Formats: sequence, C-alpha cells, structure tokens
Amino acid sequence: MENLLDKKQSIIESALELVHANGFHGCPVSQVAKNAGVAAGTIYTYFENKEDLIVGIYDYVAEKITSYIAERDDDSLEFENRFFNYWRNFTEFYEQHPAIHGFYDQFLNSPFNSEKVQNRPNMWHEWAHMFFQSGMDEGAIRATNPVILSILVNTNITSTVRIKKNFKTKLAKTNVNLDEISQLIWAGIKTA
Amino acid sequence: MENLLDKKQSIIESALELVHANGFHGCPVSQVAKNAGVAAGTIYTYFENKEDLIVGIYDYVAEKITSYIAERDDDSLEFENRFFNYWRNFTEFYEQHPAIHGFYDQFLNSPFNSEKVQNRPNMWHEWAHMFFQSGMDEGAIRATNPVILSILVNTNITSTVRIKKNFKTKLAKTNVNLDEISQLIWAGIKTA
DNA sequence: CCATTATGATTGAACGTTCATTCAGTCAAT
DNA sequence: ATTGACTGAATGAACGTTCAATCATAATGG
Repeated sequence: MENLLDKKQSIIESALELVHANGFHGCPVSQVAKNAGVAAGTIYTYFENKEDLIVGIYDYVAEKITSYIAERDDDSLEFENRFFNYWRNFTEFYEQHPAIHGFYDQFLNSPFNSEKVQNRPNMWHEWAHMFFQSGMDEGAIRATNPVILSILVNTNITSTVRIKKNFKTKLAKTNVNLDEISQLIWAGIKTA
Repeated sequence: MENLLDKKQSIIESALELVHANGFHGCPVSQVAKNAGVAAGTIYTYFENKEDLIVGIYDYVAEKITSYIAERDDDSLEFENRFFNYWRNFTEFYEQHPAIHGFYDQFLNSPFNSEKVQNRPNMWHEWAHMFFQSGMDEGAIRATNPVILSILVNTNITSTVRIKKNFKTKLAKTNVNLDEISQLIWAGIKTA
C-alpha cells in the first residue's frame, strides 16, 4: 500500500467484496476496515459516511466498466458489430469480476441509488448514451430514447450473466443458448 | 381486524410498504409494528424472526401474483395469445401494486432470496414453469429450460415496468414503445 | 345464567448486541 | 518542529428480540 489512492481503493474493494458476499447488511464498517487492512476510523478520511462509501463503490465500478468497454469499442466499425462487441465485452467483464456484477445487481434497485445519485454527472451513463446515440445517427437502430435503450440492454446483459452464474453447476443441460439473447435484442432495436 | 389472518396480513402489508419506500434498511420491526397497528412483540407470534418476516412477504406476494395471472390465463387459447396475455396481466398487476413491484425488484437479487428460500416448493415458480412447458409441448416455443425462460421473460417485464415508473414524468417523450418489448421477446423464443 | 378458571394472544418496556461515527493520542514524513 | 494521516477504544443511537404482565375470550362448574 504505497500511497493514498491505493488505500482508498483497498477500502472500496473490501467493501465491494463484502456487499457481493453478504449484501448491504453484511458489510459493517468494522469488517470493511479489517479486510482492507486499515482501522475503522481511517475510512472516514476518505468517505464522509457509509452511504458515501457505498456510492463510492458505485463510482469506482462505473469507472472500471466504462474504461473496459470504451477501450474495446471501435467506432470505425458499423454499429451492428459495435453492438455485439459491446454485449460480449460487458458480459466478459462481469464474468471476470463477479463481485462487481453482484454489487451492481443489488445496487441498481436499492435506495442507495437515489435520484440524487442518479442525477450526478456519470461517465458510464454518458458513454452508453453516446454509444446508442451514434447507432441512431448512423440509422442502424430505431429512434429511441438512448437512456431507456441502455437500461434495457444492460438489464438483459446483467440478467444473462446472473443466469449463467447461478445455473452453471445446478443444471446439467439447459438447451438454451444464452448468447442468442443478444441477437434477440438486436433484432428488436435495429431499424426495420 | 377481525381475526388472526387479518393481523398477519396487516403486518406483512406494513412491512411491504416500508421495504418499497425505504429498502430493507428502512423497515425496523418497531416501524412495521406501528404501521400495522400492533405491538412489536406481536410480530413474533406470526414470524420467527425478521428474516422469516421478509420471506413471509415474498410468499404473500408470490401467492398474489400467481392467482392474478393464473385466473386470467385461458389455456384453450393458442400459446402465442396466452404469452401476450401473461405479459399484459403481469404488467397490469405490477402497475396496480407498485409496492409489490418495488419489493420484488429488491428482493430477487438480495441475500434474503437465499438458495434455501429458492429451493422451497413455490407455487408461483411451479405455475410459471408449467406455463412455459405447455408452450413447448404445443410446439409454439423452442425447447428451452422453462426455469431460465421464465426468469428471462420476468426480468424484462419487471424492467419495463420500472422504466415506465421512473420515466413517467421525467421525460416528456421517449419515442420508444415499451409495449413492443413483449413482441421482441416473443420473436426470440418462438419456434423459428 | 352467572362466577370462576384456563387459555393464549397481545403488549411494550427492558435487554443485549451491533453498528456507524468520533476523537484524543500516536506515528511517519518532511 | 510541523503537518496530517492513522489508530482503535469509546460513545451513543438503533436495532432485533424477549418476557413478565395484561387482557379478551372461551371453557367449566354450580
């Protein structure tokens, strides 16, 4: 732990893992501190209070998602390809970071994700907004509110990853090709 | 409040509203009791502990959904019609019972919905399972694990209702016809 | 038909625990 | 010597849960 950023990050990652494992109930500040290797009081150097910490996880996570997806987007491709890349990369990211997927899944519909939080400028929302807007400008997808469009697409990605996670070992054969879901959604949003 | 069932129900409904309004954090037993018009101790006549109460809400809600949907299903129709009825009725139900929608949205991805809870016999899951199975038996939809199919369909219904709820007043015009989402999903699951 | 007893739901103050938060003192770096 | 991060025991509020006391109702007996 060389510097301040590392310490803040290790607090966030400790909290992230705890929320993923035990939900919002199961991440007392004392535990977050212990797993992060700092004292409880130290957390209050970096965050005003616990709610601020939870929102801090969200910002951290949103930033990670944005850079992962944005780096892998190639806007010289036609939008259809960009869409399927988006889907695949997002899925890949979630599967490589199950704690982030678990946190996001719980956070989005929780009261922590308040109107106030949603109304702050948000890198990830802006990027996704721009992404789908460019699909419309190109005439590849139907004119639609890009905010709603991204919610819809992301909901299905999150849900698909959750199903894969839960059913990986439980059901031997599902006969459903979950990857087809991206095609299903694409068929629904592309221009007729 | 004539009898015991009414009292249990009023406790559940009080808790349901509180979870919807404030999340799982914001529903202390003391408040649940106050809003239900009973003493805190009384709750423990009907539920072992708070977790049992939360699961009790889930069972209550699942029962309501099942009866609403099942009553309105007409299995003499061909499956495509039954599917769109299912979608419309579910949406209708959620919009008439926003607290149930809000609770479900939070409960499903929460640690309260543990493996143990999921593995209990569940009227609603069984009904949905049977519903989609009959669509397959009829040859109307592709062979698919009906459990996964219902998760996927229900996720999109829940999400659509959430979008309608959140964006009703915020955005004047969305240009997206959210009702088309049912057609989109149908196109994806029906036999080619 | 009333008086007495038994039953079991209901109450809400009290209890013990847990938690977020604070802060006086310590430590490390410059 | 100064600064500012860091510590972790202390604090007090909030919470889930308990239980002795109360109450309403039903059952019993004269």
